[in-house]
Amino acid sequence: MRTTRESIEATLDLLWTGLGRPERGPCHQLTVERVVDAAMATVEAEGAEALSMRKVAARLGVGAATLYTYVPDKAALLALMVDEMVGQAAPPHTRPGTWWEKVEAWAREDLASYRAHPWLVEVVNGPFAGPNGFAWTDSAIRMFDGTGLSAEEALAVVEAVDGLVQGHVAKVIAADRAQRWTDPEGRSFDTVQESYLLTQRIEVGRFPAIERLRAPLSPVETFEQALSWLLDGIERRITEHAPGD
Amino acid sequence: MRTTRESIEATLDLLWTGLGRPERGPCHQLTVERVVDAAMATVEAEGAEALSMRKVAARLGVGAATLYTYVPDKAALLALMVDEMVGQAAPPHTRPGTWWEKVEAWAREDLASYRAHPWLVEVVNGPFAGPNGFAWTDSAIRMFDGTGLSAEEALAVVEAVDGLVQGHVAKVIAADRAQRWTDPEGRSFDTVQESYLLTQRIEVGRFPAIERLRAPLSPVETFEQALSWLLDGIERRITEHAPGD
DNA sequence: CTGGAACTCCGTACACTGTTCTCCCTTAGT
DNA sequence: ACTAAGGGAGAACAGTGTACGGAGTTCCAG
Repeated sequence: MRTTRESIEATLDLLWTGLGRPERGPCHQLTVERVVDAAMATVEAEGAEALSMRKVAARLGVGAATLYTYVPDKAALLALMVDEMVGQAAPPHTRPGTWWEKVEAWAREDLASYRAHPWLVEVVNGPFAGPNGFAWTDSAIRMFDGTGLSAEEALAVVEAVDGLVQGHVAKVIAADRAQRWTDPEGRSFDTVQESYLLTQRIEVGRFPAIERLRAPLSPVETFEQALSWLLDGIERRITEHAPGD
Repeated sequence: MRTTRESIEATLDLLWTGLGRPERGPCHQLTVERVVDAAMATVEAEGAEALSMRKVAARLGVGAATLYTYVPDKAALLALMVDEMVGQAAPPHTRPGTWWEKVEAWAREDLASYRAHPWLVEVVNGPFAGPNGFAWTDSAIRMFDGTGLSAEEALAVVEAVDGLVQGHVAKVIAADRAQRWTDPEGRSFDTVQESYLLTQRIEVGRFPAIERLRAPLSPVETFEQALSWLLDGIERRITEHAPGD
C-alpha cells in the first residue's frame, strides 16, 4: 500500500490510456477491465473492508500475484474502481429543469448511490482524478450555465453541495448499519444501546436539551432539510449576483 | 474486530462507568485511561491506519494480549478515544455572540480540529455515543435557545452544519496530504499529477467548462463560502419561523 | 532455425493485523 | 493456609499487501 512516484505515473497511465499489449512474452490472460470488474463484484458483495487482492484473484481463477501484472497497487485498483463508478453516473447538466432542480436531483441521486454502494465513501476522496471524474466535474459546472456565475463560483457551489452530501452520507450509512445489525435475539444495535442508556445510565436532568427531544428527524429527513437550506442560501447569492440575468 | 452483544454492553459500561477494581486476583497494573492515552499518542504520532493493539501495548511496556483485560475490542478503544476527544471540545452554547456567531465559530474550530487530528474523521461516525458526546449535543442544541426553534429543529441545524463540515473535511485533508507528499525529487503529488495531465493527456476542448477555470478556490475557501450560504438559508428559516421572537 | 530477451504467471515468504487460548502466578476472602 | 478469582502474556490462527525468484511462453534478431 505504499505510494511511490513510479506507481503514481503507472496509475495515471492506467486511468487515462489503459494497458497496452506486451511486445514480447505470452499474451495477457486477463484485462484491466476484468480485474476491475472482479474487484467491483467482490466489494459489492462483501464491502470495502473485505476487499483483498487474494479474493479478487480467486474470483478470476488466478494467483494473487498475477494481479500485479495489470495493476501496480491496491490503491491504483481502487482509483480505477472509483473512476468506473463515476462514469456510470448521469451527467448532471443534462437533467431537465432549472439549476435548482438539477442540483436537487443530482444530490438526491448521489446520496442514494452512496447508500447502495457504501464502499465508495471510504475510497472516493483519494488523490487520483481520472477521465470520468474530469468529465463529471465539467458537466457539473455547466449546471450553472445561464445563472451568471463564473466557472470558479459554479465549482464552489458544486463542492459545497457535494460536501453536504458526503457529510450526511456517513451519518446515513451509520444509521443503516445500526439498524441492519441484530444480536442473537433479533434486537438492533440502536435498540440495545437505547434501552441500555434509558434503563441504566442516564439520570433525568443531566442532559436537559436532549430531554426536550420528542421526535427527532431521521438522518435522511435531516439531509433534505439541510439541502433546502443550502440551496436557499445559494439562490440568494445567485439572484444578488446577477439580478438581471 | 467483530461486534457481539457482549462487547456492546461491555463497551457501554466502559464509556459510562469505567472499569471497577477486581474483587479477587492481582491488582491492575494499568488503567483504562492509560490505555486510551497510549492509543491517542500512537494515533497522533502515526495516523489512524498505523494504530494497532501491539503498538499501543508496546508503548505501555506490556504484552498485546494484556490490553484485552481493559478493553473488549479495538472498536471499544476507538469509541473511548472519540469520546475523550469530544470531551476536550469547548461547549458550543457558551461561546459569545448571536447563534450565527456561535455556529460559525464552532464550525471553524471543528474543521481545524479535524485537520489537526485527521484520524478522527475515519472513526468519529461509529455507532457508540458516550457521555461526552451526549453533553456536547446537549450544549449544541442550546446554541439556538431564544431563536424560537424547537429542539428537533435545532438538532437538525446542528447536524446540517456538522454534515457540511465533515464533508469538506475529507476534501481538505486529502488536499493537505497531497501537498505534504513528496517524491524523491521533492515534487508534491499535485505537481506530479498536474504536470502529467497538462503535458501528456488532456486535449484542448475535451473539458470546456474546466478550461474556463482560472483561479479555483482552495478547499478551505470553498468551505467558508459553503458555510455562509448554509447559514444564510438557516437564517431565513429562523426569521420566517418566528418573526416576532 | 536458433538463441536470447522480454514478458506472464504464480508459489513462497515477510512483516504485519485483531483476537483467542492456555498457562502461570498474584492476590483477597474464608 | 487454602482456594478460587482473575491479571499478564507467549503462542497460535487466519487474515492482509506485496516483493522476489523461478518456470514457462512468445517474439524478434541474427
